[in-house]
Amino acid sequence: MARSNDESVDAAGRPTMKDVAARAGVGLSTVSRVVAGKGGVSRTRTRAVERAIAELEYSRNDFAHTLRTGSARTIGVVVTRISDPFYAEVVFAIEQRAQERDLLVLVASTGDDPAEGERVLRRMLSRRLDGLIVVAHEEADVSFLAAEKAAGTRIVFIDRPPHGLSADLVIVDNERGAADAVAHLARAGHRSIACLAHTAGRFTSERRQAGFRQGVRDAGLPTRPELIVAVDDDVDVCVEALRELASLDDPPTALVTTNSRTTKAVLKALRLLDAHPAMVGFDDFDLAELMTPPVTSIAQDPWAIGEAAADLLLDRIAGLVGPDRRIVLGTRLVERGSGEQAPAGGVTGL
Amino acid sequence: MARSNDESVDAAGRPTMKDVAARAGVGLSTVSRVVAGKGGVSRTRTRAVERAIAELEYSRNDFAHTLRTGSARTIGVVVTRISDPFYAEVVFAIEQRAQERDLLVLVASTGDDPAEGERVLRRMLSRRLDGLIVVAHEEADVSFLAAEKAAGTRIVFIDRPPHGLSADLVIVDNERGAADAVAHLARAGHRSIACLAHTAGRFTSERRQAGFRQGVRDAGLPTRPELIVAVDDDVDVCVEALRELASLDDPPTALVTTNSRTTKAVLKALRLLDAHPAMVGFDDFDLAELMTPPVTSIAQDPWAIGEAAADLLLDRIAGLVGPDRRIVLGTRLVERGSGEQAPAGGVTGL
DNA sequence: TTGTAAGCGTTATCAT
DNA sequence: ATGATAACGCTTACAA
Repeated sequence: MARSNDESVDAAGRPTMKDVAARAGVGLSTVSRVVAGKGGVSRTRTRAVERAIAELEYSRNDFAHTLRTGSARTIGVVVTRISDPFYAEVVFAIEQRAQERDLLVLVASTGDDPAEGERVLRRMLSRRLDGLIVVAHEEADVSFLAAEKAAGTRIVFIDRPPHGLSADLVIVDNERGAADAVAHLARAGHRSIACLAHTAGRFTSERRQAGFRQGVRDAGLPTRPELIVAVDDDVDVCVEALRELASLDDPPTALVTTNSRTTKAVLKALRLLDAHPAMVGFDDFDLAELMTPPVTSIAQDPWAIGEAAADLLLDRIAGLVGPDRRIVLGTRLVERGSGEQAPAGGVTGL
Repeated sequence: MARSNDESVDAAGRPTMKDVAARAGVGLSTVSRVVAGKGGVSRTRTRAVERAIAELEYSRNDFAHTLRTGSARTIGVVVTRISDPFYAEVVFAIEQRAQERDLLVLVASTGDDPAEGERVLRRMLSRRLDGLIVVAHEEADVSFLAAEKAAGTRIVFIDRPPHGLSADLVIVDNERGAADAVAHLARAGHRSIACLAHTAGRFTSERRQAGFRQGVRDAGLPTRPELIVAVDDDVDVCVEALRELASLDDPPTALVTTNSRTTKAVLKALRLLDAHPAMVGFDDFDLAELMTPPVTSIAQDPWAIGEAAADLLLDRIAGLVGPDRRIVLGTRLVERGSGEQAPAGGVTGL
């Protein structure tokens, strides 16, 4: 396998402003002015420079530009997993917004390890980005970002508030959404409703559980702690949890799940158990309408979240000052069938 | 809304190596050596520098570093839509691979407009990235990248070959995959099989159609052009197409779809028509197993694609020379039920 | 082992 | 309107 360390392949190197200046027979600063489009250059010379640029296929070296101006024209986005459809959509929204302003987006996934998260964040920071949009691990203390914030890096958090730092934040109304789910099921006649809560993100999970409890109270139903159970997105775990729920006195006839990964796992578990309780899932997902029955859900709008975060960040970059902001977006109940089923047997259908 | 252009907020500025050197009472290059971890610095001074770095919360300015060394330690990824689950997974794989080598990833979506695609690409190029992984529009002529390639930017294309440029490429065996789908349905007894082909990506669509035709021949079935119909991911269009297929003499009893977006649209259309033909979809998707019946598919592995592209790019960056490579990944038949149904009525079930 | 100084390609400040 | 020239923060000979 032929390898080479010799630079000859790009020995010619890319043309610089100096090359363009030489070719156009003008001074360096004239080229700079033309490239920056700042005007103040005669038509003749402008044309000469433009020709030289075209002939040499010159394009500005952004690093030198950034080093000089201090603005990287880049924002960073840190999420747990870019392949999660929810975050993929958030990133897409951010990226589109950024491109409108001629900014580029650096993305990084941290996985579930807070330590790795900090490493990723630091790596981004040394890039001197104009701003950062971050989904922080809740176990992670991000107080080390305070210095960066003070030094001028604008940071917006999404999905959950950071620990050890006060900053701009965009989240959804988790309590309200979960309470809506319960209310909806109660309206369909359910009196015994269980909550299957995810474990991956503590903040959202707890808020949604709180909303669930509030919803139960609002519906005038008894508070029954045994009806709230933590599951992760493992199908077997869900099967087990469902079995236990079914074995209760007055077993639930309806379920609320707290995020789409959990919803999907529960759906698979229900199929295994051949059970068909009513259910409402927090966080909508692709193909929910093709489930049997179609899944009713509390939709968050990832695009709107990304957009709000990007707008806030862009405003900050543009110079908006003022206290930290907390933007809370609403959720929307999408009725499709699974939440409108009347109470039947128990949760396992047995 | 208070805005300010005054720089005082970050007037203090970030500490530079000079600041660290001053604080540690050493020379500039000593700091540089410590930061680079190159050794050749006495333990005492190393410690002094490290202390100063900690106290000042210094972090290296990557732009200056890049300007000097020429390596951005960044690769760019250009896809049509980062929110497409397939590309999101590809990007995730690339990003993970990159992070292992301490590289960061710049992503950009081009949307469906080739002109925008070129603008995005140029924006990336001026960043002097170490390399680029690109899903190019097929309508787009990317010959302008040739100069960049010559200048040293390594470029790997994925999913489809570029027009107007020869370069490294990672694709899947589209023909074989589609042929496998047909073979599988033929084994289940189907003699009349239709192909619903996507229109969004010409290359993949045509290759998969070719594979479909080959599969039909291999199965000893008659070639019937009317059984191949182009649809996009609009449900109404799919409904119409299915109706037409149903009205044929000897209507199809099984379907092959050429990508997951089409598969999903067809699934929705079939639900509307209450039809249940056998089907195999090219490109697996989340929740395929929860469809009714579970959808059999020809799985491509987006992670493997991203990994292969990243590895190839990284090898090139590391100095691998040699002719352009074309990596063709296999596909895998995932049997779930929809492809194993025996022939029943026509495609609409009527 | 350590420091000095010369650039990397740009932009900005000055004279001209 | 134009062109020298000095930074920007870093790496890397080259000296010491």
